Amino acid sequence: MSCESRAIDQLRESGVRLTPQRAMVLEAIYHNDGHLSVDEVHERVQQQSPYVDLSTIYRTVMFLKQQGVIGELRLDGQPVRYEAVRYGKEHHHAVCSTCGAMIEIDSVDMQELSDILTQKYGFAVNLIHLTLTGQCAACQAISP
Amino acid sequence: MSCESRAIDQLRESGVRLTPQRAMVLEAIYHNDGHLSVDEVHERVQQQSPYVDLSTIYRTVMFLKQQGVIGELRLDGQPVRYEAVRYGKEHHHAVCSTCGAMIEIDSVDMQELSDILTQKYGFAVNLIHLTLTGQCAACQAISP
DNA sequence: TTGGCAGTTGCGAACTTTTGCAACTGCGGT
DNA sequence: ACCGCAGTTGCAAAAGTTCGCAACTGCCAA
Repeated sequence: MSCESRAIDQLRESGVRLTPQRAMVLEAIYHNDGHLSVDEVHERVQQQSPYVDLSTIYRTVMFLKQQGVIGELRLDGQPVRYEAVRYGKEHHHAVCSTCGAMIEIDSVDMQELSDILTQKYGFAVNLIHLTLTGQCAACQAISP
Repeated sequence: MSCESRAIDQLRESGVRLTPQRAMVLEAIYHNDGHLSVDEVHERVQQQSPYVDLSTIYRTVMFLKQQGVIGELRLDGQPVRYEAVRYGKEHHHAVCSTCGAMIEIDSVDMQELSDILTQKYGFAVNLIHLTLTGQCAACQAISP
């Protein structure tokens, strides 16, 4: 079984269509530890199937993001990147605006926030993936 | 005194250059209660000064966002919008993915999250503006 | 008050992302 | 196993965003 099979099951259960293009995009992102840009996903998919169009990749990553099986990373001055949302390893990102370091924030640390929003606003937040900016410990020490 | 004067003071204190273009973009966004797209900002600025280029608007909103005096709203299927970050009225947004309703979340509700990140990761989050998605109370009642 | 220059601007061109549309296809119902 | 069609795809063209560069200008220092 491949590492994206849980995501595929999740899509099937949602009753959405599972096309080869979607499976290939999912595979490209899940079989990669880092974060892939749209172009990089396109390259990888084309190695398997050369006629998949870039616009399909755009539509597909948007779709997979909305389905909650991939997360989007949007950092100033960098192309948008996508990464797998792996069951049991859900996390968010904190990026240092000084040195660019990226810290992974465990999902459980967001639980408090989620509770507050439910209690105070009745809002059920969808905390699939979030990117925060700020300053890491090292950079605070240098220039507080 | 105009309502963006505090933001202007903040920029001056940061030691960045305060050009007429920047002042006009700031004015357009601060003299508006809603959220303006880049094009709308451009239109308003051009009414004052017709030769300001769209690319300048793009560069300026990015700059003002990084300075923390305006916030960015990025909703799927809509153009990116910008709004004033008013002193004492800082807030974040929660958007319902079902009905599109937008709730303003008070900044103090994020304090807990900020504390956790500082304690656990030593990371000083910059909570200028955040957009969360999820489901509002009404839509949860209809389709839980 | 003025001079110098690092940072900003307008313009054009490149690049990225979205969209309209006709052809195609996954998948539920028969 | 096959059918029908809502949803998806590839393509091409449009729209949105960024970039390179020469000219310009806030703002600091003298």
